[in-house]
Amino acid sequence: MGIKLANDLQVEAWMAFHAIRVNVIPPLARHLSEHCGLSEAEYQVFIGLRSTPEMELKPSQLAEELGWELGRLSHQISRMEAKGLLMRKQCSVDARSCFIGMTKKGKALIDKALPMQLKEVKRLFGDALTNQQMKNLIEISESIVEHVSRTTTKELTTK
Amino acid sequence: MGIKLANDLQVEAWMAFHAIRVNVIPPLARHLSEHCGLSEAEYQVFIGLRSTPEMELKPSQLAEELGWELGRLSHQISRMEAKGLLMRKQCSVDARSCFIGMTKKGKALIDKALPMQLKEVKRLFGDALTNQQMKNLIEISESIVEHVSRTTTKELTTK
DNA sequence: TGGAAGTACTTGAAATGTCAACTAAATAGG
DNA sequence: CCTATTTAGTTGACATTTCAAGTACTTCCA
Repeated sequence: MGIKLANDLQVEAWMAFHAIRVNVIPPLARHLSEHCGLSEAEYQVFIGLRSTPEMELKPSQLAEELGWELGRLSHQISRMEAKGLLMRKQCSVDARSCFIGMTKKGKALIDKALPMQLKEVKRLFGDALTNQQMKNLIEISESIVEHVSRTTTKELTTK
Repeated sequence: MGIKLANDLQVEAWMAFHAIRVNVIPPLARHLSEHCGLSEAEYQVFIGLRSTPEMELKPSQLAEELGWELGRLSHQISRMEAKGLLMRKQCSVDARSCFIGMTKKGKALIDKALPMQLKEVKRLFGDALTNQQMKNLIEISESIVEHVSRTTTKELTTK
């Protein structure tokens, strides 16, 4: 009863990961909204769009990039479109789809917010770690992403 | 424009952390709800309560433990109370507060769900990592948690 | 001891997220 | 081709989360 979940390195590692989340994500989100007037969701959408050279993506691509469901993204896009941050452009190749692009206003906002947020990420997260630790974390992440995609692909193939 | 956020180890490490989140959290949440009938939030509340020997906490303690705001927790408790998973007990020392405890039903549910979820955590997350990587991650987490709490405390003291 | 200030939690309304239809377009197979 | 199925995205109803008051108790201190 209580206290220790398990005395197991795998579970301890998971709890360690969880502890980072709990300590870092909420203050970062607070910083973002207080200093940049952006919600976490809005910020992520912008970052997702920036990850491509044209700064435009189809909803399905963007959803994949963010790990979101399409429905959620669609609502989010509509809200951001209503605020004048994003726009939907028609796609000539596939009329069911569209491209999401930033408006001038949206671009200006993320261009201001990004460096501020990166500074805060460094202050809160990066400055805590040695170069070696950061390299370790990157390696860990690669292992996990690879493992998950392999596992998931196998499942889909197997069924 | 686009593609690379920065060529900076600190930012790369942050993106690595983010990539773990995006790859692991959604499938784990899906597993939880499909196999145990619990939402992520409900599960976290139970885990939080289990972290103490008495399996009871005041809302403020639980909120702190989970990194949640009190308002959110209060709503969540009410919903879980309505489902018969939790109960509020009055606190004789401080009448503004209360203790959150699990009902028999709630306890049974988390006792069943926890090992299932841990198995999935291992499958998806733990199995991806070597022992050394897990130790590294634990060390990284400790550094960050310590750094954040130091930073945050300083802010509060300074103002 | 009594009221001013602070604390612990709850509440209601608005914003956001989830889920299951639904629409419209693309593709596949006879 | 033409209809049946699949795919891409949107929508609306409902659930959850956030945020700003609101309530009730405690603590402080004159």
